[in-house]
Amino acid sequence: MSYLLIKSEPDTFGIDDLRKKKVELWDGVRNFQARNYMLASKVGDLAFFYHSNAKPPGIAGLCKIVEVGVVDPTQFDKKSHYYDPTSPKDNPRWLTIKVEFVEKFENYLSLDDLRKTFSPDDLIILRRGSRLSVTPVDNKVAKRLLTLARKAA
DNA sequence: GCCAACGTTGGC
DNA sequence: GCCAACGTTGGC
Repeated sequence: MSYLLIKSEPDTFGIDDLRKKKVELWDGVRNFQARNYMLASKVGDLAFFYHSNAKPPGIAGLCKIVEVGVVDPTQFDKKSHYYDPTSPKDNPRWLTIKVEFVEKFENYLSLDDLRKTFSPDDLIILRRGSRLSVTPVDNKVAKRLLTLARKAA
């Protein structure tokens, strides 16, 4: 069992949207490193759902990876913002995951909170200039995050 | 294979 | 809306 952290803008798709839809194809990731982290995950792994460009930004909940290596259909959709004309149809470049809602955290873990508790070594998103939309989270760090998120306020 | 220009991300 | 940081592109 391992953990990821995936970012999304709540204005576009937030934890409440995921709760409503239950399962979502994580499309639109157009960064090789982020893609590789997704492909390295396994069905049953968990992912922290991070709200970027939010007020304040932070971790809002948890979801579970229910499928790995799904072809992202938006790469072939000319009308999509994520259309990639250079991706070969017979060997799609952008493979992604499907995630399922698990929980919305009792305590929203704001970026400020995260900085107080964790170091940039613990969490990639705390590193200077880090923009990766999918990052791995160390198991021990993940456990601490879950404790913080579920502890009564 | 270098690197300048450009586009994007995302916190503030 | 600004801008630092970073990835990608394309000329050479």
